[in-house]
This record gives sequence, structure tokens and C-alpha cells, in this order.
Amino acid sequence: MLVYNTLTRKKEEFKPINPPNVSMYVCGPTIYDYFHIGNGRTFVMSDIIRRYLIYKGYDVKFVMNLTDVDDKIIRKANEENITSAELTERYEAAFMDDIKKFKMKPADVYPKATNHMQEIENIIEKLENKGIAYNVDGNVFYNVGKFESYGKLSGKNTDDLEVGARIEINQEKQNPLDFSVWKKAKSGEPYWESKWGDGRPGWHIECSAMSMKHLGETIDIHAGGNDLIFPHHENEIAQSEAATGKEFAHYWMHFGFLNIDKQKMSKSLGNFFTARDILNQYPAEALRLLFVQSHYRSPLNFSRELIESAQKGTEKLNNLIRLLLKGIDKVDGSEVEVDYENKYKLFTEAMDDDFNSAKATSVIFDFVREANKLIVENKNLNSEFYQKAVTFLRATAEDVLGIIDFNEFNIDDANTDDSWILEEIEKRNKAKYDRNWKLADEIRNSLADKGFILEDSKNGTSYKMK
RNA sequence: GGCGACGUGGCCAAGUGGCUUAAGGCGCGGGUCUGCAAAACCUGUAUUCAUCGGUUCGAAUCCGAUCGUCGCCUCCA
Repeated sequence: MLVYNTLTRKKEEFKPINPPNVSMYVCGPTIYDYFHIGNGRTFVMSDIIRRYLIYKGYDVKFVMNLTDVDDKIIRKANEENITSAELTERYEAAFMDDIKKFKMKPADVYPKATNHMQEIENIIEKLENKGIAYNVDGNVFYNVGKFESYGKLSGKNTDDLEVGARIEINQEKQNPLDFSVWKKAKSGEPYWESKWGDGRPGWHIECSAMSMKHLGETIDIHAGGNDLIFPHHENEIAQSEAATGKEFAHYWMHFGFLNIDKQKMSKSLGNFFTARDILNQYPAEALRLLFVQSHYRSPLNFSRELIESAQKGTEKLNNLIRLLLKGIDKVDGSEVEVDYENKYKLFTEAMDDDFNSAKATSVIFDFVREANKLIVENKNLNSEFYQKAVTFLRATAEDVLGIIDFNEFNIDDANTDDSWILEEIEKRNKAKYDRNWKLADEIRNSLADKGFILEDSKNGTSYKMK
């Protein structure tokens, strides 16, 4: 299996440190607001990578942090006249709702910075003892010049950075590129006690501490959005590796942006949709299909038109699933040969190549056509055909990609009383028999208004939810 | 200014040296089925991969130039 590593800018053979265990850390949101659909892409794609690793037999420990100390949080809490903790509590709950709607598998741990103050302090102390971090009146900075491979992830060198520096001049820093690991408390800000006095941690150090605490000093995969490469991940490497003397993460994975009109979707530009708005309008499967149909590292343009075309794609999948579930209990019927071995192979080959989900998805759709065709051509297939088809789709499209959800189908049958619909269908059949097309169409239209679509076939009329 | 990514059909998008005279989804045209529709299936939709030049027996794929788009260098998934 090949994984593209931002650190080396190459696809590398994936070799976990301690197979079958895999440790994976993904930089999650700052919980000061609802996250937008661009953040959602990163979260969903990291979910799919995790699921595929599980499919491959790995035992994945998946950690996604929530940043709950930060300037934006403090500002917004002040605006609303509530505490930072009250604000983050609200948006943490919203985050959990949203990822659930996205049908993401919950992380093993969702660590928060405020619960890791001791670990953070320990790392800073180590850095200070090694002469890499320095304290200026309660503000502690990381001396970038002391870490010789600084810039190895982002491909930047310190000279270039200084030339183009748009960094504010801070008299306390020894070098303009140095960054805060501990910020002295200002009035009106939340603070924690430390050996340097009251203050709060810098953003980058939080992730270093939480990753080490929950996954160890060296982990397999560290992932996040493309914009985190510099400075966030670069600084995490500098701090962690300087503190431990060990490599921090073996594989660095970064997700492409979701764009609107070719521009990065972002809070600051204001060109965003919140994930929750979009998820209220479209099924999670449609969004996931949209994401999965392009490569995780490429930028992806976002528009309603594109979600809607993805939604049509999921409907095609769902139509097949209905047919499969209908046939699964059949006892008799003819046998048919389907080369599943090859399909699993193609799916796996695609995903093994740096998670080429677009190609993997094409294997699914090829199968959809083949299965539909078999069902039409041999109207009486045996149950084995249906079972194997369901097994294949569950293993790939559902468990790995999450672009279908079999649970959505079982619920209707069990809980709703559909006898009145069947009566309507019966009335319509009679009308059809009497060649009373007007009445037949009226019945069909009235059912459609209530959200039920009728489908006539050789085997009779069935309905589906709109 | 420095660093990086990208430009494939009407839209989205895979493919990065011969298996591809370019997957898959959506759309559109024609057909099968149907009372009609829906669904499904069949079929047609790029002699061509931004442009120009080069390397090669062979290039969308490698090299160079040109044009265009985007990102990072500041909080940001």
C-alpha cells in the first residue's frame, strides 16, 4: 500500500511502526463556531482513510483533537459575554452532532487542550532545559534557529521566510520566526498556572502534547488540511522532535481544499456553507460521494449543482440496493457467475494506491451496472446472487466509503404501516386494467405528492420513498 | 519576491511512458421496456488531454518555454 507523504513529497510504502496497530492523529476544529463543509471534507476523508486501514486489517487508534483555547474563542466569548468554556461546550456539542450526521465513525479519543495543561507544560520545560525555548517575562518562545531541520515539512528555509516575513515585529523575540509556546495571560483572558506564571499554551504545542499523550512520541500518521503544513505542522515537528529527540510522525498527510468559484472556502473570506446547513439539505451519502469522487489531495470545487449530481449517483446505488434486498430471501432461482474476486482486487488496488477513492468508486458503479443487468435479464436469480452482491457493497461502498447506508432501508419496512399504499397501488392496477389512465395517473400523482414513487415492472408495481 | 500545486468531453473527475485509438458520476441525443411515466438496460456523445517546441520505436503521461488558475509564506481543514 502506498501513501503520499508530504514530508518526502513522494508516495511511500506504508509500514506501520508496530503492526497491526496504526496510530493516526488528525487536527480537528477550533470549536468556536460551526465547522464549514470544507472542514467537513477533511474530516470525512480522514474517516475514509481510517476505515480503509481497518478494511486492510489494521487496528487503528484514531485521535482527533478539539482546540478549545485560542484567540478566536476568547474574542467570540467576550462578544457574547460568556466564558470561553461555555462557548466551546456549545460548539463541541454541535461538532459531535455534525460528524454524526456525516456518518463518521467516532474517534477513539477527542482530546482537548484544556485537559492537557500538565503535558504541555512538561514539553515546554524540556525545551527550555535544552535551551531551545526561552522565557521573556512570562512569554515563552521557541527558538527556530536551534532546530536545524526547521522547514523540512513545508519545504521552506528560514532565510526565505525572513525575507518574505509578514510576521508582526515582536521585540521580545530573538528571531522574527520564533513562535509562542506559552502566552502570558492578559486581563480578561482565561489562564492556567504554570512555572512561567499565569498564561495559556500556544496553538502548536497543544497538538504535540495531545498526540504524544494518546499515541506515543512517534506515531504513524499525522493528518490535516493543506493550510496546516505551515506553520502548524512544521512547528509541531520542531517542538516535538526537539523535545524527544525522536521522529514525531512517519507519514504526514494533507487534504486539498474545498473551493468555491476556484477560491478556498474559508471563514475569513466569508464564502462558506456550514456543514450542518448542507447536511440538512442533502444526505450524508451524497456529500461523501462527492468527496470520494475526487482525490483527497486535489482541490475540489463545491456547488449545489455538483452535490445534486452526486446525489443522483447515490440514488442509482440505492435503487439497486432496494432490488437486492427484495431478492435476498428467495429460495429458488438460477445461478449466475459474478467474478467478485476481481472486483475486490480492483477496489483494493485503487485504494492501495494512495487512497484513490475515485477509481475505487468506479469499481462500485461498474458493478451496479452489471448487477442491474443481471437482474433484468434473469428475473429469477437465486438468493446467493443477492447475498453476495449485498456483501460486496457492504464491505466496500458502505464500510469503507460510506456512500450507502443499508440501515436507511430496513427502518422503513419495519416501522411504517404501508398497507394503505398497497391499497392505492391495487386501485391503480385496477384502473390500469380498465384502461382508465386518467384515474391511474391521479393515484400515482397523489402518492408522489406524499413522497412515494411508483415503479412498474414485469414483476408488478413497487414503491420507494422519494 | 520565495516555495508548491494544477490546466483531461457540456459539468465534475480518474489516468502520469505501450494493458487506455482516455475509467467512473452527472447531463444531453437515439433505442429497448411501459398505456404514459419512472427505474433499469443498450447505444451515441474528447482522433483528443491549455499552447508551442523537444526527448522516445512509442507521450495526456518525461523535458523546456509560453499562457492561465489556485494555494502557502499571517489565524485557517
